[in-house]
Amino acid sequence: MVDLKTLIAERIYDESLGLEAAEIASMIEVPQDEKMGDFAFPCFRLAKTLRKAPPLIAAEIAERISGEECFARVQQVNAYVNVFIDREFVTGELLKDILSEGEWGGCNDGEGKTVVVDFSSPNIAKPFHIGHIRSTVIGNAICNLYRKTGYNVVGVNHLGDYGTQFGKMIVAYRKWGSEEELEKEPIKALLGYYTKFHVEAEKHPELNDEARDTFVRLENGEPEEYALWEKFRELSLEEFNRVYRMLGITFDSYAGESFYSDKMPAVIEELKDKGLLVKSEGANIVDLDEYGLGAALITKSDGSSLYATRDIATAIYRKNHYDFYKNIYVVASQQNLHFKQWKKVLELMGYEWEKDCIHVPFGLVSLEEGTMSTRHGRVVFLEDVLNNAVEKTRVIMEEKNADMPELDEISREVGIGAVIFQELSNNRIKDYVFSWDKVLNFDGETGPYVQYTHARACSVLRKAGITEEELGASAEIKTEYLTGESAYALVKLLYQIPQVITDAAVKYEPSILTRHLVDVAQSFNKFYHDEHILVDDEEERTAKLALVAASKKAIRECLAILGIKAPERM
RNA sequence: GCGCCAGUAGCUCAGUGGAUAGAGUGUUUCACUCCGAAUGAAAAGGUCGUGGGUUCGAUCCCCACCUGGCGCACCA
Repeated sequence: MVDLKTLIAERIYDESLGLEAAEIASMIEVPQDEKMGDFAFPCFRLAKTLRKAPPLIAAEIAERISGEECFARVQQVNAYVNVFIDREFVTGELLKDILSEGEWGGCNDGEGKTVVVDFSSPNIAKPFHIGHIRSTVIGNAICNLYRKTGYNVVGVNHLGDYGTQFGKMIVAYRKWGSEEELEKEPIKALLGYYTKFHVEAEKHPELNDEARDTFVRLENGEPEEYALWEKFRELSLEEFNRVYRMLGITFDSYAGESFYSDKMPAVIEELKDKGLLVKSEGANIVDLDEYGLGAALITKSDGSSLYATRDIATAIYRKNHYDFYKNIYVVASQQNLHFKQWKKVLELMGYEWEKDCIHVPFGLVSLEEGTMSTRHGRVVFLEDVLNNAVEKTRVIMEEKNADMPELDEISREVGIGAVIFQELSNNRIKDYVFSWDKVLNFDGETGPYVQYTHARACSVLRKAGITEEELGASAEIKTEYLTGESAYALVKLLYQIPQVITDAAVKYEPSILTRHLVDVAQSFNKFYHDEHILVDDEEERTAKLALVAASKKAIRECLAILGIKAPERM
């Protein structure tokens, strides 16, 4: 599809303006009031170079470029050149493009480049709660955005499956655990052992030594400890996978912390060789004071390694293994400092690809009662949220559409879609307070609203007895039937989608797409109300159905990027 | 104390160096004999946290302050 801003900029361009066409394109804006045109070019900045009043400049430009065939009208209002694009031209371009075969909305920016996305990454043996939804769902959407823009994407679940906590867990399991308990509800059981260990260790500090020894045995690969650890990991992963299956999320790699455990000594050696490691209070650090980043702890005073060390090893491994174009970490904003330190250390180590490592932070989820705390019982499990949303959908559907054959499947798609959509609606950096009322609200700017719009479009096509493919193949669409206000407003929003997808990918911000999708749905519903689609005149009906089919396809493809299904009825 | 982030309608949030700052929700109305009412339309609702500065123009950029969140060495 032609980029309309570029097209206009090329027409406006003139040597005397002292601006490149690309600069002009970046200055072109979309007026808030559509009566002011589809695009506007403000001339304030030109006043200095041309030594003329802005309205005068605008008038001259408007005069010069009007009459171009793809412009319906060009007018000067104050300092602006307002351009009205020929509606039939835009509509024709859009329908041709969107209804051709295959996917739509992507581009090939990323051809031959690999993007690694580290997301979800829960700790083994801890419950998967509502706080985990953010990294999981945002990360998945970012993966899809990059796939759509042509990149080869590797989604990594960097499991928290290592550390002294496993020494504690093994000790606790041996003392108070049982196999039946563990098999029945692994996470609950493991969490119980872990909590009990801490209670007991208060009274019997020697337990901590035992745990440390046990972890050392695990690190040395002692068969008994290793087998237990492996079992804990496997059982936990099974539970996580239940949630991932509900969300429809998969990973390309589960290489977690344990995977890098043997790669850390080399990192420590390297830091030593490069003269970056400094002894401080018995520990080894990299001093980042001069950069205002304090000290990065590399090894504890007992010699064992830490988070930062593992992340350095991980980055080096990923560079060598994937030769990434970008290495993205979807991790809470609480870890901003950690990631700044980590990037600085990589830079000091001489790795210029450090600039391709990107921390994508997001805000905190809390509960009305306060911040989440598993130990204090202040926790909402993600699985419960999803199940409740599905259940609520089922109740609504039974009221509205009792005879629906695929009730179960559709309830799942809509209920879970509602939760995902909600999560991807706001800027990821914002903190929010979890609220049942909010996730279970299906009116207004919600996932079910968008899905409903899609189902409605499907319903019209069904009634008309025509498919998307047939409309795509039909020889000619008479775009003159699609020039009404609401039809054209919808066309414009659909036209912007590829650009919106690219923008969302570049900014690592799925909410940009979510918001736009709501606009598309609103615009479609307005079109649906304003105009009768299934009219008798065949040419008019076909043209309108083509726009319906295009909307349907666009909504489906965008929902897919967000990780949400688009049922044909609901 | 220092650093980072946020502050926009009653509530939840978009937005942008430019024309009259927008949605949803809630409130009050209206529209199903009509392609799906999980919908659409209308009304009402604003000191864009405060004060300076830069600019032809600032809600947006810079500085200070206020409020809230997060972080600041042996957890991750």
